[in-house]
Amino acid sequence: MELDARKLGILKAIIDEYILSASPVGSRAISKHNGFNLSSATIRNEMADLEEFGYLEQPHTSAGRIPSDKAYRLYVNQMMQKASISKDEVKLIRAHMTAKLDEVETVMKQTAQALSAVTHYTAMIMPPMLSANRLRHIQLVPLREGRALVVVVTSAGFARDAVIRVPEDMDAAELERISRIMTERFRDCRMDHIGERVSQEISGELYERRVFLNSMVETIERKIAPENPNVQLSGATNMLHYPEYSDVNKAKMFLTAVEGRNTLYELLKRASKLEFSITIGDENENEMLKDCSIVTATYQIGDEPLGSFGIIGPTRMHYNKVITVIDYMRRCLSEMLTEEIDDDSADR
Amino acid sequence: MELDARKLGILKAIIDEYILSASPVGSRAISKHNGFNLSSATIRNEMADLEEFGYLEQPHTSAGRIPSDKAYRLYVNQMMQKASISKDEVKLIRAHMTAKLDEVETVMKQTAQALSAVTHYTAMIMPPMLSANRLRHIQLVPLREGRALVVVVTSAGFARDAVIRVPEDMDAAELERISRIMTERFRDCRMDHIGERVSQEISGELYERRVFLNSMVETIERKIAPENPNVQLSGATNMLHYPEYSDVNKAKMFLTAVEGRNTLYELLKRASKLEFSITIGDENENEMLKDCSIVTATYQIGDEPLGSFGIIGPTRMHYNKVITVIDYMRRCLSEMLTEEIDDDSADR
DNA sequence: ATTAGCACTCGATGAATAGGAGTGCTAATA
DNA sequence: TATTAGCACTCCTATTCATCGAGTGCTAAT
Repeated sequence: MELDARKLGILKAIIDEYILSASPVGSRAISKHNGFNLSSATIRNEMADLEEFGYLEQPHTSAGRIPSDKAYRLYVNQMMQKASISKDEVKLIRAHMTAKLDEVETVMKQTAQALSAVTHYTAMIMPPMLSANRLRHIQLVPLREGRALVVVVTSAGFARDAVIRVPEDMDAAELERISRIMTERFRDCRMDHIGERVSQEISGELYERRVFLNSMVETIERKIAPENPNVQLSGATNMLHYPEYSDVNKAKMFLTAVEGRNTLYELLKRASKLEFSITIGDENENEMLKDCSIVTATYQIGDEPLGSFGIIGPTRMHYNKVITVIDYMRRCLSEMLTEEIDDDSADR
Repeated sequence: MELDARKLGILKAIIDEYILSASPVGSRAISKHNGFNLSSATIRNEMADLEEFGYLEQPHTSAGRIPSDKAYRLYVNQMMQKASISKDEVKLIRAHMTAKLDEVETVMKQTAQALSAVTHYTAMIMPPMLSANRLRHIQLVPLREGRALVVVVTSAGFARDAVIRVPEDMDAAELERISRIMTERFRDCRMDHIGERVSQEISGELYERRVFLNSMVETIERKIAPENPNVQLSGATNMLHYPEYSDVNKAKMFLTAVEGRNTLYELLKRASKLEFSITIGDENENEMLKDCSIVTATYQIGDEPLGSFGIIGPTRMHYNKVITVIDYMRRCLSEMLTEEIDDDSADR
């Protein structure tokens, strides 16, 4: 199972070549192109060994070899060299990232666009998950008879709102009073524990309003950590440029998998537990993405991880480039969100 | 240019057949299948005439005929019979439309999904454009040092919010006072005229806060009628099922056109001026959609048109079905939004 | 251990062919 | 005069077959 230096070198050369060309690479190409100073026959022998070890595959007898998922795994773990990010790419990213102060949604969208534009793969991003945030402020704003707007602000500075129904006999003054008491009493409570806390701790003057309070809290929790958060997707059609998807059925399968945003949400939720993750082909849980690779990272404010994002591409992916770009974007995004919240000097 | 009854009948038969089969229809098929009691030779003569008039086209000499865009236009204007909506379809739609009281975004998404699921084409929907709405209420909620949330409620009952920067020396009481004055003074002003009105009419005690007020109003206008509203798209991949798009390049073109949501926004914005519109093939402004047809409708609350939605499909489309479904959805959606706003008795 | 040489495999490419759906035209028919 | 049967013709589609060449595995020589 151990590969000596030469085998590694050959394998790397094959992978590099295949990533560029997308077609099986033969022994001759390797013996020529790189500085190995070995004949094609020797390369062939090595290739046969590499195939036996499971690093290479042959589409058919008289074709060259293509790397297996196992080979890509080895490649990203040990072999590939770091890529750097070019001036042009930075410029391209900056061009997309002209977010306005007040719109997280826009930041999400633009990040996804930048990412897909730079990598030419498909980008996805999950909006901030606020469950781990803490409550900072609740405000009830009367709208009209029987309706109010509830606004919740979290420790990371995000605001969410929802229209709720209120009892007919509840006037503006009482809404204001409830806002004050709730804010006071549940400040710094984790957002996903408010429901519990409220149903335990309602007492005193709030008791007679318990039905209303429970329904309000239920609404808040639903908005804060919705079941179907609005995962942004960008560049799904980029995949159609790659020969892997010149077959319409392959393309259909990929696009279908990706259109049902739930798939992506599941994927990104799982990914949000790790700072960085690379999933190659077969390693994917999702049957329909077994010939894709996925690279994800999490973004955060301060120390709090908020959500994750990443790209999907063919297993034959420019891993090093993608990793560099994603790492850069992760810093960009975290900075941007942090700035938006905390920084008071910079304008827009 | 005038077509007699028989020619019309034959043309209709051809269109109906082509919509089903997607392949050129020959004279024999028409003479057999329908109750014309005419030989294929007669049909052929008529077809030659119809071709001369521009209603039919021939892919090549020895193929059958396919309808031209002009023919489809005639078809939808005069010839097709109304379709009805089946129990199953209603059930399917209902299954998607389980919206929660507080989430317009969700209603949008689900409408799009229902529409694409029922028609098997691509559905799109534009969220409410509130420019024509009138202001009902402005509320500034203090968040923390130097930041506040501005909440705007419109006549149709929609709430929008944004985080804004406020002068350091502005306290909660003043925010409250400004809210009250603004609401009082600009109530019932059209949302897209507020900027103007404010910059003209700031006077008295508000004058010293004019910089702040202008920036606030600017933010409001941006959120109320954003340049890139979040057009929901659903079922783009449905198109890949149709033989029209078995060519990867065609598919790529369609998906690219549709992925840049601006295209769709333009399209829907234009459509929102009409209660109902059908655009066939060549009639499309957009070069990339010249072999698609688009059916749109507007939804509203009471009399105010809020936005529009529709489907995109191949020109060979089940027009009657689509029209029926869209009309049904239009009523559904308008009811749903109206209910969400006005109705107080129904639960969730 | 490496390499030159060679027979072999197998997909890709393209020409040749047959098949068939559909047409337009003509002449016969009601 | 309108309709139709009949027939030659067109042109797409599918299939077959041969050729080509990239690439392999194996063997024997270095």
